[in-house]
Amino acid sequence: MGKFYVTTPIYYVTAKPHIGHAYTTVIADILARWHRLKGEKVFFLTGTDEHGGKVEKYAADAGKSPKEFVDDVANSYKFAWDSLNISYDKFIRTTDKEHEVAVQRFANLIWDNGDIYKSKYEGWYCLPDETFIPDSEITDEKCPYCGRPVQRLQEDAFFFSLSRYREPLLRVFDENKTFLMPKSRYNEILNRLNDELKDLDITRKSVKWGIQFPPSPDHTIYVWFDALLNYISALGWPDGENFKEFWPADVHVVGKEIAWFHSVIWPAMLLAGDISLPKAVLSHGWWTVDGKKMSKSLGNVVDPMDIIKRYSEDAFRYFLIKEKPIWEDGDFSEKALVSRINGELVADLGNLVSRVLTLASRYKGEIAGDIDLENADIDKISSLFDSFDVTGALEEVWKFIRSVNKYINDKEPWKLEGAELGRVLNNSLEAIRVIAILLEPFMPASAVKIREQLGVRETKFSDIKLSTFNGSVKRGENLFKKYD
RNA sequence: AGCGGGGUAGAGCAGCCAGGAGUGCUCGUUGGGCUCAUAACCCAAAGGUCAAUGGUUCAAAUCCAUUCCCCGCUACCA
Repeated sequence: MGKFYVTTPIYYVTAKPHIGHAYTTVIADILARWHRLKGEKVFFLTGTDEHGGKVEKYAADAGKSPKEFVDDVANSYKFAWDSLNISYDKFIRTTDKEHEVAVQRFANLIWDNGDIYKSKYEGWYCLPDETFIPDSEITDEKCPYCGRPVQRLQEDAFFFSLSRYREPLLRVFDENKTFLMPKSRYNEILNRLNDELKDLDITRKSVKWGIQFPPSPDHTIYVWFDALLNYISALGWPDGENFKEFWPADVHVVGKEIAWFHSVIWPAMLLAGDISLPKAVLSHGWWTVDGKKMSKSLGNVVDPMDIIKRYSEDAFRYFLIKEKPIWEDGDFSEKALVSRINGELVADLGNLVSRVLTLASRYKGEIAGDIDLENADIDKISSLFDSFDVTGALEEVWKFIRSVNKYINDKEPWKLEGAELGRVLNNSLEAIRVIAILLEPFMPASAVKIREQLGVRETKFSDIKLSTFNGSVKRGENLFKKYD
């Protein structure tokens, strides 16, 4: 029996959950559920990234202590993931004691290995806010938070010798062509890797809300260095049972903007600590909203909770996966969401279940007979999942749903009776049973509803085969509601 | 500026790497079938100078060159 370890990034607590977080998490959830369906041992990790100067600042603005602030935000993520039916096995927070201990242990380890050295960090500093601001956020030498002028300052800092790992990383990219997906992103990162690699400052003297850097306790550890280690600290590195069983990760699901951290910095850290590398980094595209980039200033940030409330968690999950290939960018709009609900969830799937269950509930004879409906292409779906193409896999499931609708039209069961009707119903009901299993990773709540109406319980991989129906049909409410 | 992605029927895409009649998918439009079903499902049709120009070739959406337009990334936004 295989194992499967899948992660999302841990989300930075300065933002509430939005469509982007939901997207990454849903992709990881679908992969986790698929592998569980196959009978593998699965560990699915998500969580929150809670340290750093920005968090201090946000907490102060909210009139809270950093701890109160991060507790609140972590809860809002947990609530969102529960609402979206996310089947995570562990929710890690970087303020967890186990995590902090592991990070310090790791820092000590590579310090002892000689991969950390002392130097100077130079950056833009906002005096009133007492914080360094990343270059990328500075415009006109003004602080993005308070708008006051920033100045160039230096402080002592410790550096991770990232540059030392350029050659080994190039070898990783060369030996594993799917180390970073999609291919276009792989090429992009490889290109940058061919240039030069600067060492990375991994401590901040000016930030108090962080993990102490053991070799120099007046420094705290840079949030990214801290955050990336969650993938092993959550498993109890170095001695935990989970670490032995699940590491290396099968896939880190990330957004395209942090592909660099996961395919370069993180592997370099692992190499420095003499820890094996993850097998793959899956870097997905972004959502725009109504054709525009999502941003706080535009006020077009999509709140998953709002969408779930007004539609349903499954409609939202379905849309996120079906609307665009995961590698590409795509656009979210309620118009497109409603169109997919009405045109696909209601018309294809919901209606199929509805028409078959009506026919079946009127029929009193035996439901049995030869299978003359072509099975779903499980091999194709499996191989699509193996290459993490969840959109393609869902499309393949949908092809099967359409083929069943066609089968019913061709067979005209409403004109049949007796054994012949029993046979067509057997094919149709079996098909719906199989569809419920195949949809389990994508729309778990709907899969349960379908099984309830069919009166069956199977969810095993080996049950994805048309056979003889042995449930007891109980026609229920429509699966999906139509919207105007 | 550098790097990357894209421009294919009214809309959104696939096809391009390994050239072979514009092939395909979803939605929309039009016509038909069916009446079990959430006015749903099934079938058919109309609709494209494959961004532009030049080149290679018996043959180019596909390969090469140049140009135009859109978008993204560039190191703490999924």
